[in-house]
Amino acid sequence: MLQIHNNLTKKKEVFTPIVPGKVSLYVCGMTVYDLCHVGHARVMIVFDVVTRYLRASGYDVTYIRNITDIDDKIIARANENGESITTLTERFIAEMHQDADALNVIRPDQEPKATESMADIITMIETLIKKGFAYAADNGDVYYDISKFESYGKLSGRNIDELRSGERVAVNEAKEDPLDFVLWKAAKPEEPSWDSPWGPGRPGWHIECSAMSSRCLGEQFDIHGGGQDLQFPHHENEIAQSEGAHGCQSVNYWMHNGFVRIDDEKMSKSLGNFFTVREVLAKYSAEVIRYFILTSHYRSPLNYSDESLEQAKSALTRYYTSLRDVVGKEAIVWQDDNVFGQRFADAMDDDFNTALAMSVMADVRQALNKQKDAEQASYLAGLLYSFGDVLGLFQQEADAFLLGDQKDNESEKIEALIEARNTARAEKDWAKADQVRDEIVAMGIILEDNAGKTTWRKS
RNA sequence: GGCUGCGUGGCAGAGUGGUCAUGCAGCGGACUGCAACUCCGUUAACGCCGGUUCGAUUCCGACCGCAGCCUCCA
Repeated sequence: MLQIHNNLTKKKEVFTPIVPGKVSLYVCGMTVYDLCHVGHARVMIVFDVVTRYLRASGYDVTYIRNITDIDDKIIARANENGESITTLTERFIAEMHQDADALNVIRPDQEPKATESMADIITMIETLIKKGFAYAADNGDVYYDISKFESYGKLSGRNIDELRSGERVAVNEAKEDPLDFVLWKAAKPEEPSWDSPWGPGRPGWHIECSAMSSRCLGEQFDIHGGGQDLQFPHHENEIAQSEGAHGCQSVNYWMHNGFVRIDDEKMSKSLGNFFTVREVLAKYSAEVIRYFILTSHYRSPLNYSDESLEQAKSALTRYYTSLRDVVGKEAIVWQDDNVFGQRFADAMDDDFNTALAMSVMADVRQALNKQKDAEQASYLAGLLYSFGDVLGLFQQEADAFLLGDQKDNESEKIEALIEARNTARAEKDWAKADQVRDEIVAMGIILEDNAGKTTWRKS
């Protein structure tokens, strides 16, 4: 029985979908003005695994991840670069897809864009005004009046008084209350804009998610995800908008993933302490990054370091080493295995505890290494691949992981050297054999002599 | 300042009122010409101080430390 930590109630709850057998999932995606960093990779991978596991559990999942393609930063960056916002956003959408694909993240069912949702956004703002939750200011802005939404603060656990005490925003004259937030921003000269009943302008950040989630999934849906930093104000405001407009609970389960940190500090654009996915991919394979991210529970902070990535790489190498020698790939359904499969399910059912699930995989790997019977070994390997399908691991051929680029570049040379070494070994010329091996090691290759056969992998 | 969360062995990271996490690394051994791989064995931890309890890393309270949110941020 799947349990999810629901941030709305701050408790682990049994997951019950609105429609039996179906799950509607909305995740806040990227603002596309720059390359994705490791923090973005975490969101993509975490909810990729959530989706994979829900599907493996038999649910028909509709997964929506939006793209924010209009906002202040985008406008600023486009101006800096001297290009149109569309040129900028299209470029970074392509870059994002490239990273997501590299990380083996399954594409969401839909990726709605803010700029393609203007009609829905405007309709929703009109509804909010009509229902008294919002007001148009003299300057063409439209604001949400948070005093009208009684349960404002229920997600982030704040009340309006607390927010006032922590207030440090310069008061915007057009707002009736400094805590009110903008739904529609009147366009300044030269800014990209869309026509609206309040004049040309563009949507505030929060309204797009309310409009797109209800269009794609309905007024009420099962799970809403995103990074922890979106909890306030973004998701709080989303609730105020959606529930104000529709008059019903909008989301049943809120899930927020923890941050990626560097030296115990949040990795973020504003702090400038981030690594892009591109940078990390230059050093480590995508699967190593994915493995690293899944070693911790999704709600915990995750400290990024070379040491951790190296550990992930070593662990993954051991898996592929074990899988490499198994002949054939048996199609196993892990749900049918009532020992390891049950433990795996228990772990994943417990709020997607991937760290615990991976310890089950480690036990399977050890059982596989010990297994002398080929049929049993094949079964265990199949089980490992089956778990891997849920976590998005072991999706490549073992050789592709272990040999990497070397396979294409230098394999002939390596094979020749191995043969030379084995000739020397046959003649018991150990000095020569070791000398050849040193040469191979210098190429970044590690040799393994197994059962009369020498195999190699990159170090 | 307000609110939230966290503090586990060398590192990473789960979990539990009393007996095993797991991974990486280390140590001893088997295997190997030597290594590597693999296997066997093994070391070692629960921030600090009180309380509850027969017993607490696990529950409660104080303290210390760290992080996050309160402003754009995944």
